[in-house]
Amino acid sequence: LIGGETVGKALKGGLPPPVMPSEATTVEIALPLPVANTFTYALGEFDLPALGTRVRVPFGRKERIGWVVGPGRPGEGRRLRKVLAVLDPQGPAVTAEILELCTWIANYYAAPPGLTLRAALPALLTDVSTDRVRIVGRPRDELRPRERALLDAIERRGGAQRVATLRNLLGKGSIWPEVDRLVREGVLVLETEVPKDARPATRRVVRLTVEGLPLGERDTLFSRAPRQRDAFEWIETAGGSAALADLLGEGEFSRSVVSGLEQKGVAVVADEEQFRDPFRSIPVEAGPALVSTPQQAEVIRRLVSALDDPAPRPFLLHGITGSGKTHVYVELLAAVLERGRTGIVLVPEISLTPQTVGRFRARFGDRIAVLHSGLSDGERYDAWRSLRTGERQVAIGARSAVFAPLTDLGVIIVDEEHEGTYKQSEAPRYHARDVAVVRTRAAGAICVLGSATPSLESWSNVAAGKFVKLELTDRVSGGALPPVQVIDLRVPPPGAGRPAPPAARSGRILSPELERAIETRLDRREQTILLLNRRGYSSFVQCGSCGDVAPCPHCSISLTFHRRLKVLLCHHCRHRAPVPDRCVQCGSAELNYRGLGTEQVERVVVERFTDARVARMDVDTTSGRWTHHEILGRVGRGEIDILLGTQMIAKGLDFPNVTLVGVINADVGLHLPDFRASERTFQLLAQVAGRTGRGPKGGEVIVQTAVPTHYAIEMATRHDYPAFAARELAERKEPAYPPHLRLLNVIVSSPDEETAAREAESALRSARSLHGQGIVYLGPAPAPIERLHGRWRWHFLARSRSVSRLGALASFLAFDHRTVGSDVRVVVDRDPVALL
DNA sequence: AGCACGCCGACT
DNA sequence: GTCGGCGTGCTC
Repeated sequence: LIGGETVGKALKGGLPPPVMPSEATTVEIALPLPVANTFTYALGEFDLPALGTRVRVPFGRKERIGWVVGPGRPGEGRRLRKVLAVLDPQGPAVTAEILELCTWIANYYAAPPGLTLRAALPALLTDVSTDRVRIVGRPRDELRPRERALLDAIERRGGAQRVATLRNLLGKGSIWPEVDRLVREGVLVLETEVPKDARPATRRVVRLTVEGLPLGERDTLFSRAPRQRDAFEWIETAGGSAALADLLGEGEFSRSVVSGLEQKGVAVVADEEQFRDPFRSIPVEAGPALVSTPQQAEVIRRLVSALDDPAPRPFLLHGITGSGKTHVYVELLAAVLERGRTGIVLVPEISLTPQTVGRFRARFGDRIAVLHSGLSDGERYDAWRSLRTGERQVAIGARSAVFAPLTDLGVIIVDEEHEGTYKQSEAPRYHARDVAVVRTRAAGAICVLGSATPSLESWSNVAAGKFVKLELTDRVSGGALPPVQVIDLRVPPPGAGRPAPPAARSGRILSPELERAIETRLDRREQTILLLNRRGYSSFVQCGSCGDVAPCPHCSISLTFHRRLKVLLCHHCRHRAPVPDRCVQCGSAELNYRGLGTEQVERVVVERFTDARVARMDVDTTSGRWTHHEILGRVGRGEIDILLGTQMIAKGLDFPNVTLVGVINADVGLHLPDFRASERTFQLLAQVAGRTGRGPKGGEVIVQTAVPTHYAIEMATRHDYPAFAARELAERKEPAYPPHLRLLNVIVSSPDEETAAREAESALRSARSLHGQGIVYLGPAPAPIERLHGRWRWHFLARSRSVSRLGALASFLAFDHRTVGSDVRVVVDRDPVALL
């Protein structure tokens, strides 16, 4: 896709492009637009830059930044516009390795090449120009209404205004005709601000040039300069260097004191690039186990020896919860760094895994760059550049860290490789785990996919001999996995005089068994984790008389009642509606709150255990950047007795004092219309069960469910992943689903219901007639979530064992298929992780 | 994405 | 005869 066949081949062979740089007069540029093609520009005075170099080019009436992907394709002699500037004097922003990787992604996922490249780089490197207008004169002629409105808007806001802002303000399409006319009339001037080239932020830093100055020398050196001595020791305490601003501000030293230190030759003041890293303030915890168990040592040995293999196969590290996978990662990375190579650690959601990140930071300190979604553009750029220059050699982060610009890559570790968050939900819709496999294969690096509950894809890749399995079957603590007690929500509690109706039992939220277990923990000053994978207070509000349920007006799901906010909230589009006092359909005042959410569980728990310190963790309580750390910090310090939350509490937490895990209702999500529903339920239960029994005190798990005989629940309670995998693989044979074959999910959406249905059918018809060979189609049908964000959604599935045939189909649907009708969108999702 | 062009119905 | 809304196709 990028620059045609020749570029791909040239890259693979590491050969120069087929045209000698000096001869080339045109260049092929990928621009960050949702289009399949690249654009040809004249080079003018410039030599052909290296592939991956950023250039500034005119595009339409704007300037944009694009990437050189090859010499220009011979055109038909049409006039080409000229490259305005070649950026990246210190070398291309996109290395040959990353360019090749992006080419693969763009091809495989049928994604626009420019959007793929943009996804691989920090935003600061892809900014476009902005246009501003300012009033400089009075209009002579009569103004049209829209011109009048434009001038009023500028006057009201004062000064220079961005054209894009003004367009949004006025609504209704482009305002360029008006701007152009007013500029010609001399009423406005137009200023185009060129994209700012990302310059590293610098700050003045004072650094001491001597270390451990003896007391006697100190006395003589500073005998008549007590302030200089104070400043010297202030900087010493700060670790040998300090920001000049801090010294003058917090330290309240004057500039002349600093000059005095410079004069004496004990300190230098210099501009230093500034690295701002919010993870710095998070306390670094030393790892609990510094000595490997024999099992860990064997796994580490096998991984390290694979570093010498020129073409190692990817490893699947199947280690039960608490078996010390992180320790293996840390030791492996240490070995990689020792050999002068570099590494990437991918985690599903970095803000949820502060403990894991802490372990890496404790071991690798300044050699590691933490890529976090909370980073500002500047911080992200700083981190990226530190990796590009080799100043830091390890990147840790979510999905996009797979693009970390490291040279001589030794390893990519994908922690919790089964997690769906590795799939990007917008173009390019790549799966970071699969991209990691591709990147390591090309780089001759090793790939380690770790999980206690591997994806069935990886599991079957082991069976097929594509991956190598390594196992950790013992917990580091020496303890066994915690025993799991299943509470059948359909059966009345033991000791009840007569059988209670099922509702009475499920209506209790906490079974007597779970209540007693929590009580015991409170008595023993131990901690409890309660999981309910559904937030809010109750899932929906149902009329007791006509049965009507209040739906979201934009999506086809029911609104969730949030008690604290006193609103009904759509969990997809965040639509808010007031809580009704009577049914909108029949007017009945008898409204029932059905379905259970974390908020309601919190209320019940707080009322039942009045002395307990309870914290709730879900997206409603953790909107702030660092709220996760704050809540988890309190759990770690023993300030919380009961931690209640959604799936975000199931991952990566390691607190030895947690001796009880209660699952309020294991069935949430089990009955979703998605072929991975069972797999996800098993994973969630297995993961949350693993949060306990990590210390000498042991642990216990209580799972409440209405389907205790379902294999996902049964095998999770037995901690038997291989048995689950075998059963689930059999379940997916007929009808066939991944990993037995590959899937393409095609979603056609439109604000109009009939248009969505008609266009889905028409897309499927073209697909069948042009790509019928070796592909089995299913559908079209309304998507499981039929309406989302005010759009009607229809979808169909294409299933095939042929990677190349599905690729051709994906590319056809994404770029060549024409739709008819208003605002129709076609999304092509290759290897989808969810069909909703 | 963002824009222009051209078609069509509605209003002067 | 003119305006504006919307569908379509191009941007190098």
